Amino acid sequence: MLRIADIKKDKKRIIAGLAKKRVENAREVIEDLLMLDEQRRHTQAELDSVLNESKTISKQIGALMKAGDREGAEQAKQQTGALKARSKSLQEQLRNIEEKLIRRLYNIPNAANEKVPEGATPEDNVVVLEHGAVPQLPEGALPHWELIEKYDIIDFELGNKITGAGFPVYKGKGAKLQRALINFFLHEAEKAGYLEIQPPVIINSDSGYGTGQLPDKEGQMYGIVDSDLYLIPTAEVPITNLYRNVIMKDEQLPVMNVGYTPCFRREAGSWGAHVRGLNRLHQFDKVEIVQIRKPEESYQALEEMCVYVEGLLEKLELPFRKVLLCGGDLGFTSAITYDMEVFSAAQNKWLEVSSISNFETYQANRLKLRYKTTEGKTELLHTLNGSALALPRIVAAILENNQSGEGIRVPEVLQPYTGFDAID
RNA sequence: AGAGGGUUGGCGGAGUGGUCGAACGCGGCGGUCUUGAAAACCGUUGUACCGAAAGGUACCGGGGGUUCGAAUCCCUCACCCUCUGCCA
Repeated sequence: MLRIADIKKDKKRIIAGLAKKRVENAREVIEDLLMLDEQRRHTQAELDSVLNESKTISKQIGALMKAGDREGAEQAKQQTGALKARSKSLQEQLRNIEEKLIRRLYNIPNAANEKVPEGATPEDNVVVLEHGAVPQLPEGALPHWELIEKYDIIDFELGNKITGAGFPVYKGKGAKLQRALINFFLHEAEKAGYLEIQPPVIINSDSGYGTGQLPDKEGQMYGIVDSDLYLIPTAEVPITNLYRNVIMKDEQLPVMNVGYTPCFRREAGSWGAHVRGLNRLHQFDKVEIVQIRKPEESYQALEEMCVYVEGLLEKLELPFRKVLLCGGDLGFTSAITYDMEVFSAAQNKWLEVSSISNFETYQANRLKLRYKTTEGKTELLHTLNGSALALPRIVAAILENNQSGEGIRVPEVLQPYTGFDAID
């Protein structure tokens, strides 16, 4: 979340960043917050002085008792009654104010970075890079949901029986293709210097608050009955939270982690007729890269992460484009996000397969993730993450783009991982 | 799952109601000494909030309570260890 100190120091920029993100009445929201903080400080100061007074008397009572002056001690006790009542009520007030303050802070999104373009909807996103030729498909080319039936590699009906819509069952070469992609992505990340992490796929609410899924996206996560736990919507949550409440040493930075996990999303409200096949699922696999950087390095790191993901797509021979999200399309916690989209030829559609974001200090502030500067000051770090990559849409694009009368060609880089060169 | 024992500063470890934010040791930092280093000695060494500063307040696993006063007593939750049981 945003820091009051930063808001005070940089009010104009933050209001502009929130407005860009389409926060209504950004100025009022911020002014309100500052007023509330002012109240907090007043109450705190008053409380402190009352506590100080009563502590002083307590110490005197201690001294009197020691000296054997019981009467004096009893007398001094009389004085504390009023102070006690006063401090109780101030404490109550302070708690109320702080609760209000934190609730508001939790519900204010990150401010958009200066580089983020204005705009309200995905139509306002800016395509910054296109790569690869759109493939020419043969006559009678099929969308992936028909291909998977034809070659019997993914079964949605079976998934319906076991769980419900959006939980596909992968079979035979379909399952192997999944496993191959996961291994390929992990292997590439390792070569690029990322440390592999296998985190829990169930998180507690502290973790959810740490990275910002809570309270904002409570309805998008699957909760575990009779507990304070949730299924992860992305590996970002458990991996970034590894560093919650940590003051990093210089030699531990930068952090570069990669993790494969299944991801679980309710996708409430985003289901529709246009969402077919693998385009949107409740459970899917994803390899995620996470970086933790010093503030001055984070934008360089963001670029490097983009280049890394572009490399993966190139190796998979998929035509893609890189999109800079406009303010209105940015995620709650993100300061800036690039989406990578692959072209899915039979659907004639761009599919988002990666989202690469810099959260600046927004998550770090919630996480209390800090480092010591060379001057010995404790400062917040920047967190970043990106999908590298999300599997289902990659599978969709591979199936659609590589189809021919004889079957589906497996991209060359994947063949060592699949052990076969075609699905037929 | 049952019984018992624990959780104190970067680490180890005292402290069982009154100047305790916390002895002592280790580690870290600064200095003296040294050609340099080690050793020895001296000093310093948690985090957050308020304050221009002086200083104040909070924090001894989390939350609540008793008390003029809680690291210390009570309740509750979490986690760890040991033994018993069960299990991939």
